Amino acid sequence: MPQRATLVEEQGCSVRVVHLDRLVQARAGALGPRQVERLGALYRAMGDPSRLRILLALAQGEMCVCDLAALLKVSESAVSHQLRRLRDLFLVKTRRDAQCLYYSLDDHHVNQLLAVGLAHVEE
Amino acid sequence: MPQRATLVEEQGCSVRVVHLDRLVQARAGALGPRQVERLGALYRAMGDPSRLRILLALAQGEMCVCDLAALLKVSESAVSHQLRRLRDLFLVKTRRDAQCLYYSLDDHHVNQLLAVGLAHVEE
DNA sequence: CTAATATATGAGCAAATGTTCATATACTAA
DNA sequence: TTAGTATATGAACATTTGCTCATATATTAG
Repeated sequence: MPQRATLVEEQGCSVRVVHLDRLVQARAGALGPRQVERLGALYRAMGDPSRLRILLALAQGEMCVCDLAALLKVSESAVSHQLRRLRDLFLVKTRRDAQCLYYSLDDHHVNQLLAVGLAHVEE
Repeated sequence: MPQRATLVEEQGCSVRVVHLDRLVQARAGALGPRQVERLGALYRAMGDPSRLRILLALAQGEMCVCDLAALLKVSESAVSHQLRRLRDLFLVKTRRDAQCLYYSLDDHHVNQLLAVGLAHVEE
């Protein structure tokens, strides 16, 4: 097992590599760029404090836009922007009743992500 | 059950609220600001494509800094910066063997977060 | 010890991001 | 239909963020 770096030619440039076998294996098991981008977008969406508080609130039950704005103490416009992003990524879904749009978590994955994240933070 | 918004006084400002009961309930069940910040930082850390690719690679086994740099095709400095953030948030841990620092996922929560996120993205 | 290797860190810059403001759309009551 | 309510959207500005470059620290070989 090599302990010192060797220089490997990569598309014209030479790159330092200590364990070529691990590098090859990691490349073989890597996700495609599109999947990485989607997965990253999912976590980024959950990373903003406002959006996260929205998700945590919806984990307790559906809410409409203006109630969420009151909860977060931000403008309804800001909440609407955030909800759009959450909706585009299938983190939340809507149900309409008259003028009100009721938002709720889209599926159980979102609950799971929140639960596991909380468990990690709380330990 | 009220369907139209009423104006509620909140610290001097009046705020539109449709369902006061849901608002009160959401406030009661909300996390503290510190926990929200920590949880958000966790997801933000996973949201960056470079850091996410690092985590996905480490999910297959430990790797050292320069191999990760070769895998991501970015500078070792950039990887080191990212690893520091991941380490501060207890997403990865290190093991030293001579000059090499081997990084791996810190605990099973990280694997779970990746697995659930992937499941959500792949459906 | 000294030289070399592996990783870490601080400052600064370019790009991404969230909010506000103004305006637009959707639905309802009368 | 018209007025009013609930939500959505686009542009712009201020902040955040990730990378690069230069330098610093840590470990080992000789």
